[in-house]
Amino acid sequence: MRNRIIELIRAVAGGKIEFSVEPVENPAFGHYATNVGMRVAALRAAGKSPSANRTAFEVARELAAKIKASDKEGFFDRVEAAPPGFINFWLSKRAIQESFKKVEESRKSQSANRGMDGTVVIDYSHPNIAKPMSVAHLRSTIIGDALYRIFKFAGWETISDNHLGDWGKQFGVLIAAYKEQLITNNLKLITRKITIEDLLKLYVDYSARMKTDPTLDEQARKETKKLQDGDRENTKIWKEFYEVSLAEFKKIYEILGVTFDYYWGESFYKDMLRGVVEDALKKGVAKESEGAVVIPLEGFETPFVIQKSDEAFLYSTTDLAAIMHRNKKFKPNLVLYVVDNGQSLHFTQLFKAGELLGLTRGEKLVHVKFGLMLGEDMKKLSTRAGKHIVLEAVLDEAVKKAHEVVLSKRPDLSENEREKIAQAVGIAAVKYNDLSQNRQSDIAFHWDKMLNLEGNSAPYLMYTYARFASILREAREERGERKEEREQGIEESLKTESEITLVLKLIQFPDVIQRITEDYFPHHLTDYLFELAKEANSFYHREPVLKAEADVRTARLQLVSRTAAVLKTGLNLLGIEALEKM
RNA sequence: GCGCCCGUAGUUCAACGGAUAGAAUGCAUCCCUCCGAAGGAUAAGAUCGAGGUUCAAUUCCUCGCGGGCGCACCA
Repeated sequence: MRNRIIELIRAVAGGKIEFSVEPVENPAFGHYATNVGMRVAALRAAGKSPSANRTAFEVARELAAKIKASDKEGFFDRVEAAPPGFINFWLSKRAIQESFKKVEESRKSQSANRGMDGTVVIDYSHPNIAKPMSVAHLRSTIIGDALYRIFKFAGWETISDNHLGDWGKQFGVLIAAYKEQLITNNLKLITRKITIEDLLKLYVDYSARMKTDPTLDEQARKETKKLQDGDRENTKIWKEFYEVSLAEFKKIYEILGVTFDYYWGESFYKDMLRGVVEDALKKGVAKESEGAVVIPLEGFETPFVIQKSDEAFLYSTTDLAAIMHRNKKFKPNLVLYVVDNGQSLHFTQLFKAGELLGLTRGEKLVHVKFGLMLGEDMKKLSTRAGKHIVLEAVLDEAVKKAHEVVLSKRPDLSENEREKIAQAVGIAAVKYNDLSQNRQSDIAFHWDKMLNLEGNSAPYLMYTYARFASILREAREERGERKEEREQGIEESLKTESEITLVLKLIQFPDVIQRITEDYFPHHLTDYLFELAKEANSFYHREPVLKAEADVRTARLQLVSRTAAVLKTGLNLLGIEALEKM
């Protein structure tokens, strides 16, 4: 709908003006409003007229009249100027009906034209091998997954890549620690299969001692280098650690319902690293400095190091290789790195270095940064400091709490059903809690908030859906849903205030999706769905559906059906399952 | 010292330069003889400070104050 209005305004106001078109809350100002009058006036005044205020209103009146005159299809009931220079639009019933139909149709045509808008590679989750996934990894995983689903839904060719941290110095640390254990004869470790908890313990203990004992650090560096040089023993150890960790991660991804097209971790690029450095030197972009190879960058105090003085490589080298490789393989228009804000310097430098080296063909590289997950004390949850909240424990706790609630609310269901519901609700609550916040702010980890099942939460949306699904189910059972009923208009359900606000909210759905593909903020969708659910519940309490008179009943059933469909689609885009019963 | 992010009801969060700053959760009051009360309805409660740009500033700029996170050979 919004796009349609933008087109109409462009047609009468000229193509170059920047203006906004937004749905409005206050019914006194119509359904949609634009500030184009003020923008045009400001442009015309351009420095001279001090009384642009008055002109803006006149401009708006002039444009409003033109738009109304050009509206041959009867899209608007009213188009009116309002001071200081807004134009307000009242949609006609016909326009509302048409947009209402399009909410579903646009989805179908979008998937038919996959790739028309472009190709996007999304890099997210990237946990570090050998550490259990912590709540800190949750944000990248969930935000990335939501973006992946949303871009795909919007019609983009979409590729997800899990850039696992599986190749750096942490492996040097682990291998050194492991070998040390073998020497000191810790039989436990060699007689049974190593677990991810063992790895975490090895890593934490060794790192702690490394701080005070430089010889241990030296040892870790050596092992890193040996691994990168293809040392047989180290590669074998690496492989074992890698597999143990990956299996563990996949378990969590399964619980979360997250999938990846590729698991191209850092190790995937190991054979390209030397080439990257040589190429950078050859192009004169990189140079030697203090024994290391660096790319000096204008405006930065510190250069971008791509090879250490002991000739080992770093994640910067890997990231450059990844830019190159993704470019060749996918020819993307857009690459999103869903990584926490602490890395912002790294990515600014990385993108600059990539540009200097000519590794891209003009695709947009974006650091989709997000705030850190902090402890309740607002301090960083650092693995080394032992403040590691294991993600799996949080998920378990959430499911447990959801189970208590289901048990008290639905004693009529079987235990099997209740468990399934608790699983879905618990996971959904955790995801929603994260996705519903502006990703750029830091968020503090609060158990009670993480496990919130009321108010602005996933269960609220799921409940609303389940309730509407239940109406539809009963409608089918009572009289049988006839196809011709669905084809009828919804005019009969555009009579009361709560019906109209609900429909108007419904038709905003495509605009919300579009916006996220432009600014990469998934919380627009949670906001929208929450508002939609509120309108839906309000409607539910005010207007009977099944008990309404025949015509009204049919129309309202369509409204219910479409609302349920949008809620379900929206929840799915957030990676949340919409249950039919809960 | 430099860089990135943040500062909005008691608390946790919205507001793409627009009209009366929205929610959720505490708290208070009402609603299950009516399609599911994980719900609905009502009430109280907020923009860190000082300048500036603009017809219009929570939003943009400058300077303070406060919080978080980073600043070549960890990732």
